[in-house]
Amino acid sequence: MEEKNELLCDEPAAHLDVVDRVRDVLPEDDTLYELADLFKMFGDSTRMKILFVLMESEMCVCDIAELLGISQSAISHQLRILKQAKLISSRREGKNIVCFLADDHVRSIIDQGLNHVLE
Amino acid sequence: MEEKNELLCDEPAAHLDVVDRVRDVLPEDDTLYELADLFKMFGDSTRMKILFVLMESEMCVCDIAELLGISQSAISHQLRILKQAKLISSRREGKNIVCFLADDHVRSIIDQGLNHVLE
DNA sequence: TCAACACATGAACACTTGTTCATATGAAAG
DNA sequence: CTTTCATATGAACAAGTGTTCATGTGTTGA
Repeated sequence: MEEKNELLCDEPAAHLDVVDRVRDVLPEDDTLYELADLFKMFGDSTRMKILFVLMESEMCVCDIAELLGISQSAISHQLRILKQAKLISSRREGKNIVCFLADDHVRSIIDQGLNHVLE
Repeated sequence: MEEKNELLCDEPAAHLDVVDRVRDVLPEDDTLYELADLFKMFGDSTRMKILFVLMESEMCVCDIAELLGISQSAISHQLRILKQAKLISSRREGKNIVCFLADDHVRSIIDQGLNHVLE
Protein backbone atom coordinates (compact mmCIF):
# COMPACT_ATOMS: atom_id res chain seq x y z
CA MET A 1 0.00 0.00 0.00
CA GLU A 2 2.25 2.80 -1.15
CA GLU A 3 1.05 6.35 -0.87
CA LYS A 4 -0.63 7.49 -3.99
CA ASN A 5 -2.69 10.31 -5.28
CA GLU A 6 -6.19 8.91 -5.23
CA LEU A 7 -7.27 11.18 -8.04
CA LEU A 8 -5.02 10.11 -10.84
CA CYS A 9 -5.62 7.43 -13.36
CA ASP A 10 -2.86 4.88 -13.61
CA GLU A 11 -0.94 6.16 -16.55
CA PRO A 12 -1.61 9.65 -17.73
CA ALA A 13 1.80 9.00 -19.20
CA ALA A 14 0.07 7.78 -22.28
CA HIS A 15 -1.14 11.30 -22.89
CA LEU A 16 1.51 13.10 -20.94
CA ASP A 17 2.70 15.11 -23.90
CA VAL A 18 -0.76 16.48 -24.59
CA VAL A 19 -1.47 17.19 -20.92
CA ASP A 20 1.79 19.09 -20.56
CA ARG A 21 1.24 21.12 -23.68
CA VAL A 22 -2.26 22.10 -22.61
CA ARG A 23 -1.06 22.99 -19.13
CA ASP A 24 1.38 25.44 -20.65
CA VAL A 25 -1.24 27.07 -22.82
CA LEU A 26 -3.87 27.53 -20.09
CA PRO A 27 -4.39 31.15 -18.99
CA GLU A 28 -3.54 32.30 -15.50
CA ASP A 29 -5.93 31.27 -12.76
CA ASP A 30 -6.81 34.91 -12.20
CA THR A 31 -7.88 35.26 -15.81
CA LEU A 32 -10.07 32.19 -15.56
CA TYR A 33 -11.80 33.52 -12.46
CA GLU A 34 -12.35 36.91 -14.05
CA LEU A 35 -13.79 35.25 -17.09
CA ALA A 36 -16.16 33.09 -15.05
CA ASP A 37 -17.22 36.16 -13.07
CA LEU A 38 -17.91 38.02 -16.28
CA PHE A 39 -20.11 35.26 -17.65
CA LYS A 40 -21.87 35.01 -14.30
CA MET A 41 -23.30 38.45 -15.07
CA PHE A 42 -25.07 37.03 -18.11
CA GLY A 43 -26.18 33.93 -16.25
CA ASP A 44 -29.21 35.38 -14.53
CA SER A 45 -32.40 36.02 -16.45
CA THR A 46 -33.16 39.32 -14.74
CA ARG A 47 -29.74 40.71 -15.60
CA MET A 48 -30.01 39.24 -19.08
CA LYS A 49 -33.29 41.09 -19.58
CA ILE A 50 -31.85 44.34 -18.30
CA LEU A 51 -28.89 44.08 -20.65
CA PHE A 52 -31.15 43.29 -23.57
CA VAL A 53 -33.23 46.35 -22.84
CA LEU A 54 -30.16 48.53 -22.61
CA MET A 55 -28.88 47.14 -25.88
CA GLU A 56 -31.89 48.79 -27.48
CA SER A 57 -31.93 52.06 -25.60
CA GLU A 58 -30.70 53.77 -22.49
CA MET A 59 -33.48 53.88 -19.94
CA CYS A 60 -34.30 55.05 -16.43
CA VAL A 61 -34.69 52.58 -13.59
CA CYS A 62 -38.45 52.84 -13.22
CA ASP A 63 -39.01 52.32 -16.92
CA ILE A 64 -36.84 49.21 -16.89
CA ALA A 65 -38.81 47.87 -13.94
CA GLU A 66 -42.15 48.57 -15.54
CA LEU A 67 -41.13 47.25 -18.95
CA LEU A 68 -39.89 43.99 -17.48
CA GLY A 69 -42.58 43.65 -14.82
CA ILE A 70 -40.02 43.24 -12.07
CA SER A 71 -40.00 45.09 -8.75
CA GLN A 72 -38.03 48.30 -8.56
CA SER A 73 -36.01 46.91 -5.69
CA ALA A 74 -34.98 43.78 -7.56
CA ILE A 75 -33.99 45.83 -10.58
CA SER A 76 -32.01 48.21 -8.44
CA HIS A 77 -30.07 45.41 -6.77
CA GLN A 78 -29.20 43.89 -10.12
CA LEU A 79 -28.23 47.24 -11.58
CA ARG A 80 -25.76 47.65 -8.76
CA ILE A 81 -24.18 44.31 -9.57
CA LEU A 82 -23.96 45.16 -13.26
CA LYS A 83 -22.37 48.51 -12.42
CA GLN A 84 -19.78 46.86 -10.22
CA ALA A 85 -18.94 44.59 -13.13
CA LYS A 86 -18.58 47.76 -15.26
CA LEU A 87 -21.07 46.47 -17.77
CA ILE A 88 -23.40 49.40 -17.33
CA SER A 89 -23.11 52.97 -16.21
CA SER A 90 -25.60 55.69 -15.33
CA ARG A 91 -26.18 59.42 -15.10
CA ARG A 92 -28.75 61.50 -13.31
CA GLU A 93 -31.32 63.29 -15.42
CA GLY A 94 -33.75 65.30 -13.34
CA LYS A 95 -35.43 62.93 -10.95
CA ASN A 96 -34.37 59.89 -12.88
CA ILE A 97 -31.26 57.80 -13.15
CA VAL A 98 -30.64 56.86 -16.75
CA CYS A 99 -28.75 53.60 -17.30
CA PHE A 100 -26.80 52.59 -20.36
CA LEU A 101 -24.34 49.97 -21.52
CA ALA A 102 -20.82 50.88 -20.50
CA ASP A 103 -19.12 48.45 -22.79
CA ASP A 104 -19.53 47.41 -26.39
CA HIS A 105 -18.31 43.93 -25.62
CA VAL A 106 -21.66 43.26 -24.02
CA ARG A 107 -23.27 43.27 -27.41
CA SER A 108 -20.82 40.89 -29.01
CA ILE A 109 -20.92 38.47 -26.09
CA ILE A 110 -24.71 38.32 -26.08
CA ASP A 111 -24.77 38.02 -29.85
CA GLN A 112 -22.51 34.99 -29.73
CA GLY A 113 -24.78 33.46 -27.14
CA LEU A 114 -27.81 34.15 -29.29
CA ASN A 115 -26.18 32.49 -32.27
CA HIS A 116 -25.91 29.35 -30.25
CA VAL A 117 -29.37 29.42 -28.70
CA LEU A 118 -31.06 30.14 -32.01
CA GLU A 119 -29.15 27.21 -33.53
CA MET B 1 -55.92 56.69 -1.85
CA GLU B 2 -56.73 55.21 -5.21
CA GLU B 3 -55.35 51.79 -6.12
CA LYS B 4 -52.13 52.03 -7.96
CA ASN B 5 -49.26 49.91 -9.11
CA GLU B 6 -46.59 50.56 -6.53
CA LEU B 7 -43.80 49.75 -8.96
CA LEU B 8 -44.28 52.35 -11.62
CA CYS B 9 -42.82 55.79 -11.76
CA ASP B 10 -45.34 58.51 -12.24
CA GLU B 11 -45.05 59.14 -15.89
CA PRO B 12 -43.33 56.58 -18.00
CA ALA B 13 -45.44 58.42 -20.54
CA ALA B 14 -42.48 60.68 -21.06
CA HIS B 15 -40.59 57.74 -22.50
CA LEU B 16 -43.56 55.67 -23.47
CA ASP B 17 -42.61 55.51 -27.12
CA VAL B 18 -39.17 54.13 -26.35
CA VAL B 19 -40.49 51.66 -23.78
CA ASP B 20 -43.07 50.34 -26.23
CA ARG B 21 -40.58 50.00 -29.04
CA VAL B 22 -38.14 48.11 -26.85
CA ARG B 23 -40.88 45.85 -25.55
CA ASP B 24 -41.68 44.84 -29.12
CA VAL B 25 -38.07 44.07 -29.93
CA LEU B 26 -37.35 41.96 -26.83
CA PRO B 27 -36.95 38.23 -27.51
CA GLU B 28 -39.39 35.69 -26.12
CA ASP B 29 -39.08 34.93 -22.45
CA ASP B 30 -38.07 31.36 -23.31
CA THR B 31 -35.18 32.63 -25.37
CA LEU B 32 -33.98 34.84 -22.53
CA TYR B 33 -34.04 31.95 -20.09
CA GLU B 34 -32.19 29.69 -22.52
CA LEU B 35 -29.62 32.38 -23.02
CA ALA B 36 -29.10 32.88 -19.30
CA ASP B 37 -28.82 29.13 -18.82
CA LEU B 38 -26.22 28.97 -21.55
CA PHE B 39 -24.10 31.66 -19.97
CA LYS B 40 -24.50 29.98 -16.60
CA MET B 41 -22.37 27.17 -18.00
CA PHE B 42 -19.49 29.59 -18.43
CA GLY B 43 -20.07 31.20 -15.06
CA ASP B 44 -18.29 28.64 -12.93
CA SER B 45 -14.52 28.50 -12.81
CA THR B 46 -14.34 24.70 -12.81
CA ARG B 47 -16.46 24.46 -15.94
CA MET B 48 -14.55 27.35 -17.47
CA LYS B 49 -11.30 25.47 -16.91
CA ILE B 50 -12.68 22.28 -18.39
CA LEU B 51 -13.87 24.10 -21.49
CA PHE B 52 -10.53 25.81 -21.86
CA VAL B 53 -8.75 22.49 -21.72
CA LEU B 54 -11.06 20.98 -24.29
CA MET B 55 -10.52 23.96 -26.55
CA GLU B 56 -6.92 22.81 -26.80
CA SER B 57 -7.43 19.09 -27.07
CA GLU B 58 -9.89 16.31 -26.43
CA MET B 59 -8.99 14.56 -23.22
CA CYS B 60 -10.09 11.74 -20.93
CA VAL B 61 -11.70 12.45 -17.58
CA CYS B 62 -8.80 11.43 -15.40
CA ASP B 63 -6.36 13.57 -17.36
CA ILE B 64 -8.63 16.59 -17.03
CA ALA B 65 -8.85 16.01 -13.29
CA GLU B 66 -5.12 15.64 -12.90
CA LEU B 67 -4.27 18.57 -15.15
CA LEU B 68 -6.59 20.88 -13.25
CA GLY B 69 -5.90 19.49 -9.79
CA ILE B 70 -9.59 18.97 -9.12
CA SER B 71 -11.14 15.78 -7.74
CA GLN B 72 -12.38 13.23 -10.23
CA SER B 73 -15.83 13.40 -8.70
CA ALA B 74 -16.12 17.15 -9.04
CA ILE B 75 -14.96 16.97 -12.65
CA SER B 76 -17.42 14.21 -13.40
CA HIS B 77 -20.33 16.13 -11.96
CA GLN B 78 -19.43 19.19 -14.02
CA LEU B 79 -18.94 17.14 -17.16
CA ARG B 80 -22.46 15.83 -16.75
CA ILE B 81 -23.79 19.36 -16.58
CA LEU B 82 -21.83 20.41 -19.64
CA LYS B 83 -23.09 17.38 -21.55
CA GLN B 84 -26.68 18.16 -20.65
CA ALA B 85 -26.09 21.63 -22.01
CA LYS B 86 -24.76 20.00 -25.19
CA LEU B 87 -21.51 21.91 -24.94
CA ILE B 88 -19.39 18.79 -24.78
CA SER B 89 -19.70 15.22 -25.89
CA SER B 90 -17.73 12.04 -25.25
CA ARG B 91 -16.80 8.65 -26.58
CA ARG B 92 -15.32 5.57 -25.00
CA GLU B 93 -11.76 4.67 -25.91
CA GLY B 94 -10.58 1.52 -24.17
CA LYS B 95 -10.92 2.13 -20.46
CA ASN B 96 -11.22 5.86 -20.83
CA ILE B 97 -13.97 8.28 -21.68
CA VAL B 98 -12.64 10.93 -24.01
CA CYS B 99 -14.38 14.29 -23.85
CA PHE B 100 -14.44 16.93 -26.54
CA LEU B 101 -16.23 20.15 -27.41
CA ALA B 102 -19.55 19.45 -29.06
CA ASP B 103 -20.07 22.91 -30.38
CA ASP B 104 -17.90 25.46 -32.12
CA HIS B 105 -19.86 28.31 -30.60
CA VAL B 106 -18.08 27.58 -27.33
CA ARG B 107 -14.89 28.96 -28.80
CA SER B 108 -16.41 32.17 -30.07
CA ILE B 109 -18.31 32.83 -26.86
CA ILE B 110 -15.22 32.36 -24.71
CA ASP B 111 -13.15 34.43 -27.11
CA GLN B 112 -15.56 37.34 -26.82
CA GLY B 113 -15.33 37.06 -23.05
CA LEU B 114 -11.56 37.02 -23.20
CA ASN B 115 -11.54 40.15 -25.34
CA HIS B 116 -13.37 41.92 -22.59
CA VAL B 117 -11.35 40.58 -19.68
CA LEU B 118 -8.02 41.28 -21.37
CA GLU B 119 -9.22 44.85 -22.05
C1' DT C 1 -39.03 74.08 3.91
C1' DC C 2 -41.76 70.36 2.98
C1' DA C 3 -44.03 66.79 0.55
C1' DA C 4 -43.70 63.68 -3.24
C1' DC C 5 -41.11 60.96 -6.03
C1' DA C 6 -37.10 58.02 -7.98
C1' DC C 7 -33.89 55.19 -6.53
C1' DA C 8 -30.71 52.70 -3.14
C1' DT C 9 -29.82 49.62 0.50
C1' DG C 10 -29.80 46.35 4.55
C1' DA C 11 -31.71 42.32 6.64
C1' DA C 12 -34.05 38.09 6.25
C1' DC C 13 -35.32 34.24 3.76
C1' DA C 14 -35.84 30.61 0.34
C1' DC C 15 -33.52 28.56 -3.18
C1' DT C 16 -29.72 27.12 -5.99
C1' DT C 17 -25.22 25.43 -6.71
C1' DG C 18 -20.68 23.05 -6.19
C1' DT C 19 -17.94 20.16 -3.49
C1' DT C 20 -16.85 16.03 -0.77
C1' DC C 21 -17.52 11.36 0.69
C1' DA C 22 -18.98 6.94 -0.05
C1' DT C 23 -20.36 3.80 -3.13
C1' DA C 24 -22.17 1.99 -7.61
C1' DT C 25 -21.49 0.80 -12.55
C1' DG C 26 -19.31 -1.12 -16.19
C1' DA C 27 -15.64 -2.16 -19.52
C1' DA C 28 -11.30 -4.69 -19.74
C1' DA C 29 -7.48 -7.67 -18.71
C1' DG C 30 -5.91 -11.56 -16.54
C1' DC D 1 -15.54 -15.12 -13.81
C1' DT D 2 -13.09 -12.00 -11.03
C1' DT D 3 -10.44 -8.15 -10.24
C1' DT D 4 -9.06 -3.77 -11.40
C1' DC D 5 -9.39 0.55 -12.97
C1' DA D 6 -11.99 4.73 -15.02
C1' DT D 7 -15.96 7.01 -14.45
C1' DA D 8 -20.71 8.01 -12.62
C1' DT D 9 -23.86 9.06 -9.14
C1' DG D 10 -26.53 9.91 -4.74
C1' DA D 11 -26.74 12.11 -0.32
C1' DA D 12 -25.30 15.67 2.63
C1' DC D 13 -23.50 19.94 3.53
C1' DA D 14 -21.66 24.71 3.06
C1' DA D 15 -21.65 28.65 0.58
C1' DG D 16 -23.56 31.74 -2.74
C1' DT D 17 -27.46 34.15 -4.93
C1' DG D 18 -31.86 36.66 -5.89
C1' DT D 19 -36.10 38.32 -4.14
C1' DT D 20 -39.06 40.74 -0.89
C1' DC D 21 -39.99 43.95 2.70
C1' DA D 22 -39.07 47.91 5.14
C1' DT D 23 -36.81 51.90 5.19
C1' DG D 24 -33.15 55.33 3.95
C1' DT D 25 -31.25 59.03 0.80
C1' DG D 26 -31.35 62.70 -2.17
C1' DT D 27 -33.74 65.60 -5.74
C1' DT D 28 -37.51 68.27 -7.36
C1' DG D 29 -41.26 71.35 -7.37
C1' DA D 30 -44.81 73.71 -4.83
